[in-house]
Amino acid sequence: MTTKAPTSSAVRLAAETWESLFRSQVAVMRRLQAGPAFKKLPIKEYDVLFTLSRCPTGKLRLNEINDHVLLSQSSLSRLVDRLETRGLVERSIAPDDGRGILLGLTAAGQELQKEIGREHVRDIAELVAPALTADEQRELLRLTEKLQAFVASK
Amino acid sequence: MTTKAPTSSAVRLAAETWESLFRSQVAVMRRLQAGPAFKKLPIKEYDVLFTLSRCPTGKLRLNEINDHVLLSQSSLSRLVDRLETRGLVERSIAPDDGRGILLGLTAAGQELQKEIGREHVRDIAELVAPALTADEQRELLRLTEKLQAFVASK
DNA sequence: CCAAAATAGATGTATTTGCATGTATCACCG
DNA sequence: CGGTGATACATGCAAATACATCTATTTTGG
Repeated sequence: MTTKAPTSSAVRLAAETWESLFRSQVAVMRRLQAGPAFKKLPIKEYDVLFTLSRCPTGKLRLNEINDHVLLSQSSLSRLVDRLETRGLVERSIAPDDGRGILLGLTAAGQELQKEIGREHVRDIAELVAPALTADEQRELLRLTEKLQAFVASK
Repeated sequence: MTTKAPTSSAVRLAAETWESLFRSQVAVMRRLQAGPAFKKLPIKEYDVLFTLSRCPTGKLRLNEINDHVLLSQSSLSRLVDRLETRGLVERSIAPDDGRGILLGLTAAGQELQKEIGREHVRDIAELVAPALTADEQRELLRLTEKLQAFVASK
């Protein structure tokens, strides 16, 4: 099979689209991380608590968490050290794989996640809801999910 | 005037939308920065060269650049130090404001930006173009631009 | 079953980042 | 004007991050 060469206009469109997605993320993230909630805990550390809180089993492998954040493996390992030192998460050995580490929230971790989460969600809503109609938000959600799914499958 | 209280479903939609936008950015960025082009220059440093290359006058104030990247003022100052040491950019004093610094690309900086840029754009196209139709990309572009414009105006 | 390769995570170490602060210039107001 | 506060950028220093490497476990191929 031959792979069709992309036209230069198609390449340009993709580049512009990514550029805009990236810049909008920068703009929103800048505002969000300036919120007072993240004086208590840096947003990257909160994100790990959040990810754990969303997980049905309550526990995740470090390498699974690593897929969700833009950090190197060693940086995540140390970030988790900090969370563990503060008593917000607990490491345990994965039952089915002796190399793996399962991470779970402690009661204090759940508490802090919810506390920060409430404020964070408010901030998000203040920033995103007035910018786009509900239909536009649903479409943006759909498109970013589709993009993410494609990238993950590649 | 009374500000309408957002419904909880509206808050939830905004939060989910942002979450998806953010994760898609993480997924794409992870791939892009793993590209071989960014062995030569970290992607954050490339981004500054790119921003300068797009600018009509060829020069930008540091604080303008700072609005486009997710870095503190001091981190950008040091990033520019590194670029300057490598001979890729030049600092000059802003003519209309003695406090300000104008940053411009050197010939070597332009060269390297183009070189990395060609490969980078190819990588973007490979990741984004097959994921979404042209119409979907245009819509994603429109929505992220709208979001960014709102956030910037706030 | 065993040896070799692969994978998960931790750790030493150099680099990058951010916070607090410093210096210089500018803008405003009496 | 003159002085007070604001703005733009740089810098000292502590913290976070990445790269290379290490250990331990699992997987694979003979």
